[in-house]
Amino acid sequence: MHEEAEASTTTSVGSVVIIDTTTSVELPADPMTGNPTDSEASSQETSSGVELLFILDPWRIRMSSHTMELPMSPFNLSPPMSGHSPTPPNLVHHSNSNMWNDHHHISSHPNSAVGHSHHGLLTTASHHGIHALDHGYNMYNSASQANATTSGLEYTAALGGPDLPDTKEGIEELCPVCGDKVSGYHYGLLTCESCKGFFKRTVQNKKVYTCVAERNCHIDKTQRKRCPYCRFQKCLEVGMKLEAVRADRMRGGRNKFGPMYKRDRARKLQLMRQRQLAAQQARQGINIISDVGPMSYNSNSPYVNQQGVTIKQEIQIPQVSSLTSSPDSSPSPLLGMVNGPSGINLSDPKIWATSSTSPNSPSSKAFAYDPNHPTANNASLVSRQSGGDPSQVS
DNA sequence: CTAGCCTTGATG
DNA sequence: CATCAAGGCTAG
Ligand SMILES: [Zn+2]
Ligand SMILES: [Zn+2]
Repeated sequence: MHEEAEASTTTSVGSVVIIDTTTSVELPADPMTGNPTDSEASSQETSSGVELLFILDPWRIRMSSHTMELPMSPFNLSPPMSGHSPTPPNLVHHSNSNMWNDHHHISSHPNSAVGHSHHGLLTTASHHGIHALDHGYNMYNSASQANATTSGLEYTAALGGPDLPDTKEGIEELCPVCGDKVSGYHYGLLTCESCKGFFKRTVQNKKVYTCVAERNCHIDKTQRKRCPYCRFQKCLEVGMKLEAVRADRMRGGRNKFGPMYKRDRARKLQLMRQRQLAAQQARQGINIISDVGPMSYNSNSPYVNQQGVTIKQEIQIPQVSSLTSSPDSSPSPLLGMVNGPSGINLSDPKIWATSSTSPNSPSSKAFAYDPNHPTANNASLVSRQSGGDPSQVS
């Protein structure tokens, strides 16, 4: 009865694994080698050279020292080359028509058995014992794409700090990844076209990148091309969702993020309006409260006027309840917010769990990403790019 | 490989 | 029928 329940199928492919090889991470100090242009880089935590690589190669996932393969990962299931295959995984090349409908057939894999068993939802995987030590991509079908953590969505909003000039309505037009102009919601959040394409290509083709520096490269509109690794990392950090990438490449339609986007937009708009209104009133001197309430407003950041005054009246309008409060009866409207650059929280693992509960969305296949909370602070966290193969994406 | 533009297609 | 995000295409 509700629109939310959809049924479609997607294939899954790829997996990113991040292993924390704290112990064995001693790079020769390559860290700075090629960082001519980037001057900053070092001098931060990381210190010892922790290596951070993303492993997108499903077939190679097993390389992780943890030895834990992702149960939900189709690739894992398929033992094409139990060891290492020199060829990059080109999966899903064939253009499958739209079989994603409601049938359980998900055959979009090259050789993997992914299609034959709907096995697993991410959730299931969690139960299986995936400790999220590694980040894995899983492809979901276009149907149920797990609940998003909204992390990305909030990211932009979170940017609004105490005195950031983001108060203008046009501020959020910047891509959280590279700062370019936003073209719309892409894979969970507002990003620019280029980052959208980059993310798509990376996930679909399971590209593996390597950072020659410290994995801290600043991603800028002009430098985003220099380090795809860091770019992708940032994509994930800001909240772009792998699950939004369809393994079956089905076009059009809408995934489960549709409603979310809408909500996010409404919320933002409303927030913006309120803020504007508040500012207006503040100017008029109608209602200004110098004291800031602790949590008077939503969990959102209390908007402070440029003068440093917080407006309370209009803000507390109950009208927002529709948006602020969970419309769908969910206890938590906003899941995790992404912290700023300082500490970035990746999506929550539990998100999958929720979605898995879906009664009707058996075969969900899309790219999934299992974050282990690899905070930037965690220097011990290391992710490796799959590939043991030298076939890097130069 | 990058990124702008185009096509698709479920949603409302 | 309008929307608009996801994929496709392809010049550069
Ligand atoms: Zn961007
Ligand atoms: Zn880098």
